[in-house]
Amino acid sequence: MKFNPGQKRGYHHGNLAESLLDAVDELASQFGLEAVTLRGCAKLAGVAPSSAFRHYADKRALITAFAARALISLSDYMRAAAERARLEDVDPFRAVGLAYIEFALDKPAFFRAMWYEEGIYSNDPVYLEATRKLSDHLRGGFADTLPDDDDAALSPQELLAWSAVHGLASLFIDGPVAREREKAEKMQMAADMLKVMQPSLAG
Amino acid sequence: MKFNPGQKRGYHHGNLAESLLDAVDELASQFGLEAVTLRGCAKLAGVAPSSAFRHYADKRALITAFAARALISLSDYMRAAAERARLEDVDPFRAVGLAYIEFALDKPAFFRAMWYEEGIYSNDPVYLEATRKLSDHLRGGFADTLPDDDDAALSPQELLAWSAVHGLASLFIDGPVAREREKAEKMQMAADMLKVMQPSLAG
DNA sequence: GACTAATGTGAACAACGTTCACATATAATA
DNA sequence: TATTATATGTGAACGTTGTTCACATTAGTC
Repeated sequence: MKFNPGQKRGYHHGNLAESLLDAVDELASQFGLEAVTLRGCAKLAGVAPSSAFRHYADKRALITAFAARALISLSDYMRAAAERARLEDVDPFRAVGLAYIEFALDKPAFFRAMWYEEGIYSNDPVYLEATRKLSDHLRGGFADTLPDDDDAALSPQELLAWSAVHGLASLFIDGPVAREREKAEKMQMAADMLKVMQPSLAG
Repeated sequence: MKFNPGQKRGYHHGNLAESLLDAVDELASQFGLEAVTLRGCAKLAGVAPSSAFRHYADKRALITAFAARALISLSDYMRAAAERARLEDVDPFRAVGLAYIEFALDKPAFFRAMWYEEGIYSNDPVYLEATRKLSDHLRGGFADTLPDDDDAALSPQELLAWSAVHGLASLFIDGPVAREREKAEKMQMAADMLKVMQPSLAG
């Protein structure tokens, strides 16, 4: 019941914007992103459909906010993996790459929402900021403070790393690769791919 | 006017199944995949909305057929690129990889439909066969006759190659990478990435 | 030319996103 | 506190969508 946190039973909900995001989370996780409906979210939050428009311009804006939230969630997941790797003194790049892929396998609806170009406002500043944060985490620094010349061109090596990891995640959840395999096998395939990629990242 | 090829003005259309696919093509190219509507396709084909259901079980089946068509189109495009490369005696892998990415840039709606897991019947035999064909073309053989043990596991090198190319294509059209860049610049980035990947594919 | 199967139609239905005049609660001001 | 302004939630409506179904029209077959 995180859809009405304060148990506000009165006329006003108190935290509807957040609760609607929680509802998107719930419906997308259970039934897929395509099954997310404004009316369904409103019902989950215990509110009339029209209420949603007080907080989001339209459905697309709601999905955009959800996508931004998902991006930040992935960033956090990757940062945690990187820290763990540094403590255990293992390759942090490998850890971050595997985290990226594991996130997609565990929360496919989140991953799809992040890159749902046709269904979100991909120029929304909050969404854009979230993609920048994610991109920074991928560039090997894993720090929150990086040069602010935003579109700092990615090196070919960085581009290869991101593309390979992103591509494998996509092929796993939306493509024909390893369809019937267990998650553990997929993660093994990912690890093998990362190992093979190593020579290309050295230069 | 390829939506009513034989100019059949009578009660029966004559080639509605194909014409509906042409209509999806047209609408998706012009307005995006999300804007494709059964009613819109029917109107383009000059037919009542309900007529579509004589040829496709539902909208999802229509989109699935379109996705299969797009897959075959990409396969053909890649095969042509490979043949051209062999004639000119340049690296065929590079040519195929670039073709994959160029196709995505030129026909993003087609590319999205191919991997639109939530919006198609990804177990449809026709669709599956099209993915198998595409996968074969990527495995370096570029031949139509390969061992038929379908799910022949991809080697880590093959997986890396497909993932990198697929990932970059996805990041270009649905991600925050090189958003404002011209197509030529993107293709240059792709070429650089492929070159950097070379050492990993040698083994 | 009669019968059957295939194909197209029109009217209906429920669900969806969205709007808008209105109701109610909270905050600010006096 | 009483009044007012603002923020937030409601209910009924609208147009559009996917889908169904009884019916109309055509094509193919003996």
